Amino acid sequence: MSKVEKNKKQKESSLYKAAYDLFTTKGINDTAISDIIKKAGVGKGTFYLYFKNKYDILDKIILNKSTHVLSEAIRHTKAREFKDFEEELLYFIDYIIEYLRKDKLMLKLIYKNLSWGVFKKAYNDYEEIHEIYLMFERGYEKSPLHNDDIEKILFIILELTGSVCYSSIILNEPADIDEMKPILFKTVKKIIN
Amino acid sequence: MSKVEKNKKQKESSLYKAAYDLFTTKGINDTAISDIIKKAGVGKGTFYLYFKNKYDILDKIILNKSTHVLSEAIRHTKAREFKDFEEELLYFIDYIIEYLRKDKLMLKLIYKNLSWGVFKKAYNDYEEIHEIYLMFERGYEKSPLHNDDIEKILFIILELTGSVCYSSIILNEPADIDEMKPILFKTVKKIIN
Amino acid sequence: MSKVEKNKKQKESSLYKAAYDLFTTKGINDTAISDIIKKAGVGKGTFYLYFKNKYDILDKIILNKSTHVLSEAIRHTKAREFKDFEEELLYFIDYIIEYLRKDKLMLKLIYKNLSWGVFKKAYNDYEEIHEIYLMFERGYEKSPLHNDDIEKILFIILELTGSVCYSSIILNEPADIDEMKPILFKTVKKIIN
Amino acid sequence: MSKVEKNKKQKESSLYKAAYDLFTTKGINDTAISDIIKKAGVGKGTFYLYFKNKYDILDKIILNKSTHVLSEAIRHTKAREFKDFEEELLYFIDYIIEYLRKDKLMLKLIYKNLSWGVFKKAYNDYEEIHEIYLMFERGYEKSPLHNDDIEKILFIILELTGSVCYSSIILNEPADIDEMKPILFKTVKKIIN
DNA sequence: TATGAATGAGCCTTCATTCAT
DNA sequence: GATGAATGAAGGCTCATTCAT
Repeated sequence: MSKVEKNKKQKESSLYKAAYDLFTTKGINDTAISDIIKKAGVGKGTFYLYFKNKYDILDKIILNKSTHVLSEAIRHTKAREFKDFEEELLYFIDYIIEYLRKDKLMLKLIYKNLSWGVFKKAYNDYEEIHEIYLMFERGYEKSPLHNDDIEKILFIILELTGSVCYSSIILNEPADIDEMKPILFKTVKKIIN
Repeated sequence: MSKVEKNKKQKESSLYKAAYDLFTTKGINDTAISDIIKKAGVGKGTFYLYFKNKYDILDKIILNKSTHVLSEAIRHTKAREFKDFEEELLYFIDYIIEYLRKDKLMLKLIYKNLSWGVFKKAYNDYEEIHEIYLMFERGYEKSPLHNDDIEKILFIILELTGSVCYSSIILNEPADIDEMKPILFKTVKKIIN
Repeated sequence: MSKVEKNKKQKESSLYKAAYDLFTTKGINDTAISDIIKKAGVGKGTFYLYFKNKYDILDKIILNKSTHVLSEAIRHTKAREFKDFEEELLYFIDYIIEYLRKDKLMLKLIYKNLSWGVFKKAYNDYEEIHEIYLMFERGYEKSPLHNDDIEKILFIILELTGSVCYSSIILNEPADIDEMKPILFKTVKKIIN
Repeated sequence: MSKVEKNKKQKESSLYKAAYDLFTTKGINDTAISDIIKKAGVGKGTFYLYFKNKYDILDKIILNKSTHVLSEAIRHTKAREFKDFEEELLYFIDYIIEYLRKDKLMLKLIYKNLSWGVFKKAYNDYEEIHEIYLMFERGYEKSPLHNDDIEKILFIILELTGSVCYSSIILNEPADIDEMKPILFKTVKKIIN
């Protein structure tokens, strides 16, 4: 990579970092582009060299971060052995929960802006995400379930996990995450059996 | 009600209506207070006589609308006879789904801004909502489940219903609502059994 | 006084009191008429029955308060015996200083809006103020000074007293009032001798 | 200075000039920022590039103008020879009076907003103002007076000068400045002797 | 007389975007 | 490529004043 290339990458990533920090701490509406460039230490025009507008950089951040959680979760899951699919899935979910609990600000940012569409995009752009599908397919391999239905169940479980995390970790509603976890796990077990 | 009193109610409700229409069609961020008052046909100062700012009226609209869906759903459910709790609950959920499918704009508005906190508030302010709890309590009356856990299951089912509706009705992801319904129903059945 | 008359006086004086409290605590610019009527507990239209606008009530308050300080000072001075004019004048000034020190908020309000014009008006409208002139005339009765010059010296001494009070009591500049008093007294003595 | 730099200075100073003209002719309360930028021929945003708000530019104008009067007065005083301190001080005061008489609008603006605090700031930021102190120190060098007391006397004389100018030049009260001058001079002479 | 709901002019302030350097 | 000064549209909000009751 040439010196110029390196410099460009550096500017871009300092913009990402600054935007992420501001979005999570001040909120999206209250973050102006001028805040971002000030924090990133670059000129105002520079922002527009890399991003179309605030929502452009926001979308990219959300995609990055969401993908990262999921790929970390599947990577750790794959590195272990489990006695069955249920155990494996619960480990996977628990990994996500613990990750989000440790990074509440990120949870707040991605959940309210996350959609299955984003997930689909991640699936196409990042190979690691395929593994999540594969895990489900293996889990259901002896079942007569159609592949499309497997996707729907995956969807339901991820939505449920996300909802519960957001509500319990951020709002403490209807109870904190430690109280919700057993219910969530029991629910997931029922869903896949 | 005096003439003045009637006039006030009229202004307030024309503001509500105008704001709701604009929020659902143009979006929250792109709706200015001046848009609202223009549509409502009142002076700018009048807006601030009734609401603190845009988010004040938004919150009130969301609370109203959400409460309305739920209370309509429970009202219709109570008007019927069912052979068991499962049948009753599925009817209740189906009512919500069909309601939201018919009013996509409202779904879009309330879902992304709805939280269990709003629901709790509705529970305290509107008596109809109590009936939802009562339905669940009756459904679980023979079960050894703790009341707190019943609340959590109710929460999970409502979140799931909301998530599935939003994603399938608005985004058609991962499939349209007609395809998702059977999966959702099967899931709910599993959860309560 | 009829009941109606009494009620009117009461409303007017509650407006005065409310306005004074707000002007002194929040400042003139930051006090709105709606603040005043809220505090006074009267309707908005009522304000306009008694005053033309904010500056109308302000002017009247300043005139009242300034006159009150001066007439109290002269009343107390007249109630005592002094060995000469110098002693009398210093007592008079000291009375004003101590009064203003005890009511900093009032000092702040009247000083920045006081002028010799206000004083002149007070002279015409309130008889007590005449006494201040008389004190000076007596003090200078053996001197060949023209009456007009006496007025100018009175003006100079009052301005000086006001300036020193404002600066030292409110701003602590260039020193606090206890440090400034001896200098002020020495100066006044020099001026009249 | 680069072209950009020069352009910036130009914008800033056109804002200063426009604001000063409006403050002095229309008054502070009746001058809106939009008036200022219209007169200055710059965009609204430009104002906020240079000043925080109306009072920011006002404070800076007052400081500039007050400093200017005083530094002009001391500069002219230093350029002459006097037989003693009294003559020197009266010349200095007279210079200020004549300056203010020629620029009534400025007098109106600065006097009601001037305070010893502003003067202190000017003393720290502008070297010329030190000379005023030095003149007083030289004047009192044979006297046993403490330095702090010298400052207080300087304060008193300046306040008195300001008060008299404002009242007589602007309000013609209690007499016009030509009538007040002899009294003021006599008073100052008494104060320093 | 007293009220207070309604108004809308007009203020301040922000901010995305441009473009000359 | 990088900059940041300049912009002005747009928005939020306040408040003196009116007038029907």
